[in-house]
Amino acid sequence: MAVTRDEVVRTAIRLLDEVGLDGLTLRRLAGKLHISAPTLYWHFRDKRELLDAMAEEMVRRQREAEPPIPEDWPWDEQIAESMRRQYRAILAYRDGARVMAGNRPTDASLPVIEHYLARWMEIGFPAHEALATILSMGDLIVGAALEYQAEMERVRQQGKEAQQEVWEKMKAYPNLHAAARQRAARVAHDGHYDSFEHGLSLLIAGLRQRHAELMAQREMATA
Amino acid sequence: MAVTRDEVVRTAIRLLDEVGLDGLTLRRLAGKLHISAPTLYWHFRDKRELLDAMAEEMVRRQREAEPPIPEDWPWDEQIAESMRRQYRAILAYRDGARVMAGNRPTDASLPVIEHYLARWMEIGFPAHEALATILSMGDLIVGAALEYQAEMERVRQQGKEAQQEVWEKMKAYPNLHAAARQRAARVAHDGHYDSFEHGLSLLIAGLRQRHAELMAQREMATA
DNA sequence: GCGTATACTCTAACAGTGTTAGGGACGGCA
DNA sequence: TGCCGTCCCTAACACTGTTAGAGTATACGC
Repeated sequence: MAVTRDEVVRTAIRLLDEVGLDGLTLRRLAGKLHISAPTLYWHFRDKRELLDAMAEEMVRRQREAEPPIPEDWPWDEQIAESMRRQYRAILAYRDGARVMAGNRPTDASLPVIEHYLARWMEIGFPAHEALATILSMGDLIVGAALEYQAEMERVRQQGKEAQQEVWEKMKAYPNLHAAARQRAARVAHDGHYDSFEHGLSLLIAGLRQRHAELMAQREMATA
Repeated sequence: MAVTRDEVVRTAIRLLDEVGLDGLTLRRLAGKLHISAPTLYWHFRDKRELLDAMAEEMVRRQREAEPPIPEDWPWDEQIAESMRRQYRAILAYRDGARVMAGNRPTDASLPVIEHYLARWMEIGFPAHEALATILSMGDLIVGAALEYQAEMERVRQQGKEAQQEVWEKMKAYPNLHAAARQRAARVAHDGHYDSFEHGLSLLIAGLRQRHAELMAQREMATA
């Protein structure tokens, strides 16, 4: 009969999908649990702490949902796949990006970072550079997800008439208009083409090149 | 004697630096203007609209503060500099990233995008690819700024004792610990080294390589 | 000068938010 | 039996953004 902490987190996540982050109020959540709002303060010190727990649970689910990335893949494909998974994990929940972004760095992510650091150093990246890369990738993921979901919420609220208006404004800028049209055509064709995949490929390309540089340097040193 | 819309925006920005986004309440802002809170609704339909106006004013200031980027620079350096400027523009204000991120795409940014699109297409990028790149760069900038400022706010609130705690936890992960130490040393040395510059260099490197690819393709086609 | 509209401001109030104070009911355990 | 930890409650506080509706002062046409 007693509500457990995990139960709170799970229904909070379910509620998030229904009403969005702005609609996720303690009273509503409590109502769904047949509990009064202040009771939540027995389980969590803060609303922040609840959101942190939600974020942690989200990434935990994603990690256990997918099989581990094969160790024998080329390193760059391993990285790309890992990034894609993080990105998808965020997009899997409504307003997921805003929940994650406000989050303080969770302890659960430390072992994962450690693992990738080891992997990258083994390949030849210096430690601080590997860390900086990991952080940058996180930034791109969060930024892209945030922008994507912000647009989703915008559409959800004001329907499509506002969208039409934006298109109208674009007509004053021929290049932008053309680019947007090409983009829209791709979306219609590939389904869910979005700019994240493009940014990802650029980042990985840059990383590959940096790696080649480092290897050349090492060769010079040993020669 | 009457308060003008611009005046509201300017004092709102000043107030933002003092109290942060969460402290930026309509009553406080009104108080600073010697005005009652509901009066603000004569100038703005929403708080959102006020925040949008603030964001627009921030980028406007940044643009007029710095001289235009020399047209004769290599294209990649032009891009890098332009990104750095956007990044700095956001960091220039407390919680700037959160203000910008919540923002709907401002009309003022369209001509700028148009300009860069033209420039990139001239260099040889297809329109949709140039657009995707611009969007990705925006994502990286927003993500990095968000993370950076979130940490700043964390430090501002809980002082340094929590920071110490994080370091303590890291000791369980040798690679992470080493990487963080190297990073801290760099910060102490270069002043304000942060991961954005690293991500930027990776992105630009990727872009340069993609450009070379495109040029080679074009050469093949004409031959 | 008179009347009227426009620009700007006010007070009072509403519905909703996160959060605290303080206290109850129930179980297991000494 | 008495006590303590767990889980829950009602009442209330100090805020928040926002609306209703009324007021004043300046500018303008007649």
